[in-house]
Amino acid sequence: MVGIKDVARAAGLSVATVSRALNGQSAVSDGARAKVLSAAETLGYRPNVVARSLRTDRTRTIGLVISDVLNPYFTELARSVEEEARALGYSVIIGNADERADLEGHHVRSLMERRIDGLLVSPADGRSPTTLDAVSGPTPVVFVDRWIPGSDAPVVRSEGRGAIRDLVAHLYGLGHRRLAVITGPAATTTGRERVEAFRAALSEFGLSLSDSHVGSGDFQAESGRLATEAFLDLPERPDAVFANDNLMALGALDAIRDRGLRVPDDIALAAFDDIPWFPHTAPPITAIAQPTAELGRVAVRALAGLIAGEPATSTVLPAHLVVRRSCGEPDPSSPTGGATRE
Amino acid sequence: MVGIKDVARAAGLSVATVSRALNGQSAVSDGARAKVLSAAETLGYRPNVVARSLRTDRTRTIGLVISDVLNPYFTELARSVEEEARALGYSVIIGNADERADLEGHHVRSLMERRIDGLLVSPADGRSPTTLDAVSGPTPVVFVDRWIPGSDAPVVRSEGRGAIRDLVAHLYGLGHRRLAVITGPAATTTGRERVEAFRAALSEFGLSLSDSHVGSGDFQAESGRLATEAFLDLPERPDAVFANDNLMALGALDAIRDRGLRVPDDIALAAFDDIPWFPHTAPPITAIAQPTAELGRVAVRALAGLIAGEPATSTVLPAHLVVRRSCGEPDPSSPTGGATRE
DNA sequence: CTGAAAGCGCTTACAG
DNA sequence: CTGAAAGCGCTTACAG
Repeated sequence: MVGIKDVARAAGLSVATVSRALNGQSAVSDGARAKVLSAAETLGYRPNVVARSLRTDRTRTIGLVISDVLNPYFTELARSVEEEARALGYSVIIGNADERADLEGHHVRSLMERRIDGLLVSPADGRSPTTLDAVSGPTPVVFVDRWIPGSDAPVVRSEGRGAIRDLVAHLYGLGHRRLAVITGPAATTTGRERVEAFRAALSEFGLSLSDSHVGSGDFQAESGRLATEAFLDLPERPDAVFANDNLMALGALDAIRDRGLRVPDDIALAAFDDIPWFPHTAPPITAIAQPTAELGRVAVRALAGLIAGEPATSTVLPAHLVVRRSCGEPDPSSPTGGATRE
Repeated sequence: MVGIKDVARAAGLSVATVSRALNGQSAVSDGARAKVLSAAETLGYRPNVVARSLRTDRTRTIGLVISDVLNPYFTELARSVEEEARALGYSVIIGNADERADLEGHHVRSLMERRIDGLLVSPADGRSPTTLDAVSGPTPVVFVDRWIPGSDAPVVRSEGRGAIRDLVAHLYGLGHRRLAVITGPAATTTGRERVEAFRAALSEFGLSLSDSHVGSGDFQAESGRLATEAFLDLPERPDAVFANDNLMALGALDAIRDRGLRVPDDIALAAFDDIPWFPHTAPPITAIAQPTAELGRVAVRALAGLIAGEPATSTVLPAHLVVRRSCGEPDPSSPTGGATRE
């Protein structure tokens, strides 16, 4: 591999001058700069960033630990994070926790050993000791989407309460009274909040949530399937189920189809998180959409600020209800009325 | 940050012994080892891998440059790559090219500067000079899914020819004669191969592919929508369209719905790449499935082998047709007959 | 088994 | 504006 010494030799200058010319910070004569640039070019010199990082104690890299890459929500988040980070001169390394606390710990630890400049994390488990250690350590940390209550890192997230209330009003207006929910893990903030907001909205409408109508999932598809099967086995099956993320809605769809049942005729379905496929499922799924890409951008900016020594800023962005046809909504039946089949 | 010197001081030993005890390679007395381990534990020592990498000239990291993170196919590939790499003691850094040659170049370059031990790449553009440079350089490279003909890195990919022939036979059997295709970029191997295989299969059945029935896409959703709109504007619209990836099928679905048309009644649709949502779209989509996770695992093993100095091995795994209902297949109509709506 | 020392490839005060 | 030198935190021959 060609190193800075080779460039210095070729340019007939010292490595110090080569370094300065290449980094463009300090003053270098035009002649020297030209010689360095051309030598670097012809030799195909690529700086060794590991050496640079060791020396400067900065890696210009941020870590992003997400709970599940297979979840389109996180995938979109990751994309916008990388985009914004790149614009700000940072690289991002993604760790996929796969909703497992141990894997989350593995990735956070590994990123810390890499001496990332800052960490963006959406904790798979609010009690992960490694993540807690990271938060209390010297490396700046910002929570995205999910966070750990009590820790003092800023959090950038979306507030679903209003949209969940809108959803309950919507279901109520459609005549549904026996509502059920498939939750995420109680160890996550989003897991807890979405049920709580649902329960609160229900009581506003004089409805209550019986224990048998609360299926506990883990934000992954299989758990949505299992919870839905349990609902369908109930003597009085629910009118409508609210899956607290898109993957569990997929699992619910699997379970309902396997029973030969139909949405919304036999059971209504709504989901938290909107994804590009929801307009095309049978039927199109009513969902709560988060401003996902914006969340990613804001989180990166907050982290970059922290790295630069600015004060921490938390942000809460609103989510909103997107009404489609999976809750028994009237058929638009317009001449160009979409992919409806009845 | 606590460094190896701090541990050495606390343990009353030299940094050399601490290093040896921690890495468990060379012989260290049990007493010394115990002292080191406990000192490291109480101090919360985490090795600085950037220093280690600079010294050992190995990062135990591989790069993975994929063409589009928003594509569930690549997302699944990335997941299996990370899993297998982790099992082998490697970390992986993902770069998302977003189907752009310039971004692909950016990520490949950035990964090289990070001195990754090896690179897995699915080129967004077969002519990217940076990627070509990487292949001819000293860092081991393995192509996954897409590759660059003529370069001598091993390739791990799936062979769709047989499945595409099966698909054409299937469409033919269903009575479709005017077949159309939405291709990926001609600059990618998969982009070219899938049309070519389709065209070859067509001629086997005495059919031909008119130019107006070839929509050129870029593997992203919007291009699928545009190509489909053009098909629908044709005086004689095609009976069936074969979208060469799942995202372009999504775009096709958007276009068809916006016209108030229905699949498969008005036009049949099939896709390359199968994803978990396809069983649930309206109607469920007939698709060609790749052994995606297996591809990822095999690619990582090939790369790890290369890094270890073993000879290069290429692998081709078969894809297969998954028949559902989007091509006008007869309704199963069984009592448990799925989410059918008619 | 253990330690002193060199060195990985850079950047950056410090002199000049 | 330029260069010689120190040093970032590790690992690893080399002696002992």
